[in-house]
Amino acid sequence: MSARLGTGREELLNAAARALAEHGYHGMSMRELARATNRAPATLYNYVEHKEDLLYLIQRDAFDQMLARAEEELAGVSAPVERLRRFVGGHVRFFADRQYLMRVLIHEAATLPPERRAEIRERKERYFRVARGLVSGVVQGASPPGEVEVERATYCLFGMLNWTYGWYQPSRHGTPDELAAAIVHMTLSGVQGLSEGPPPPPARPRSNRARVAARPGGVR
Amino acid sequence: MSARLGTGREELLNAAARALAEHGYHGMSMRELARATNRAPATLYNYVEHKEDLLYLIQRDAFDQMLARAEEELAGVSAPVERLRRFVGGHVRFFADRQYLMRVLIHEAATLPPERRAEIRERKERYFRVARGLVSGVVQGASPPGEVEVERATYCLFGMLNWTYGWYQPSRHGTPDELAAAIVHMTLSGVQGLSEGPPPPPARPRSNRARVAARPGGVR
DNA sequence: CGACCTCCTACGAACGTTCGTACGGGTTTC
DNA sequence: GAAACCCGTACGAACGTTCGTAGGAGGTCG
Repeated sequence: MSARLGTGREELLNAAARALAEHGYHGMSMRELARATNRAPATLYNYVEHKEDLLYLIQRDAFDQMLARAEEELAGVSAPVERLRRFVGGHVRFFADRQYLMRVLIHEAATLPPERRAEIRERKERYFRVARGLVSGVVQGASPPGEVEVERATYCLFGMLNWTYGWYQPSRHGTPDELAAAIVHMTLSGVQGLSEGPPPPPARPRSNRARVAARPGGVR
Repeated sequence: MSARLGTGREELLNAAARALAEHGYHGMSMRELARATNRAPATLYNYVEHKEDLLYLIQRDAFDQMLARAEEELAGVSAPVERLRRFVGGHVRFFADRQYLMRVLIHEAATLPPERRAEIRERKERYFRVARGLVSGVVQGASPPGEVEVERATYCLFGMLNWTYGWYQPSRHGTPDELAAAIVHMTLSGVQGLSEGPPPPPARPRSNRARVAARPGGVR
């Protein structure tokens, strides 16, 4: 028999997340999940009471981790742009090797019954508010910036961030840090000056010449 | 009995799209769809051979319509920024009252068996290439812009566009045209000058001075 | 005019399969 | 010896789908 990864419940949740990402909640059967974890179907019920619990726990844990991460990333940082950079970086790195998890969060956001869904949504909104605060601190123009504009811009940011689960491959599109930098750049300045490349370090303003030479870019 | 909407198959596909959006492919049963369309389960098989056909036809028709629309929008327009504007406007307007359809396209992109999936993907890639061409025409900086950067920026654009299915409500976030303008603005210039509001008319090119003055240059 | 044929749409009943899960009891680990 | 883990078996419900049949609209032909 093949070895188990992780221990007990943790391993189960992990395997479940992958199966959920692949087939969706209703497309994943407990039998199949049992096979994938080398157990009999009945055994799964030693870890959870219902199939639904799997989805619930996966989603809850994910948002809790995201919130904790964001807090860490932002601790002690006060410069608005740098705060945005940290947040985006943390988010991208977190999901870079967890695209399956992002997929579950998105595709199964409406699967849980109302009460549990609300519990998840509350966490999600907390996360959203953090991001909105950061975007608000970085918007430029007439002041104060309109609420609607900030809201839209924040959703745009999340669109860029979360859509990555469907396309991003480090081997083709750069490291997670590069991706994060590109999204930050896009958020701040759009496609202007894009091909000068996103700055990897917190960035002292450097010579543009050198960077262009060092980049993989141009026409391959 | 409640009146039927549309005729025969067309009505069925429409109802199916809504049901698919709500429950997902595996979560939607033929029995439920039959109830929703005031028919007996067996009757559905006068319109399609298999449940799968519903999803296939819905996705195929959707992309065909999107491609046709894009072609129309771009016909005879040559200014790069205006072309982007048209494309985005067309996309946003198309999905503004079809959010359920966007959801189906996204959530069930991997549901069909390989052959049919490939058929859909081919159309999707055609659509993507159109967008990439537009983005490429609008990127600023060292020339030529790197392939990877353009690719990433295009995905970012689609992220902003498609993510809307989960949050956009005209009553809260402005008309579809306003949303489209906001996304174009975001794509071109990021959050700079955002709260001046998106320009409702095609927009006189404003004095560059004014824009530069509004830029975040100083903000680290 | 009626007789006949062809489509399209509709239905109830049933088929074989798979679903989530309950139960009772076994084995391993500290 | 408790706690953690595992299993074979069973069950009712729901699944996608098939079958045989029926009503009615439209066309053609005598």
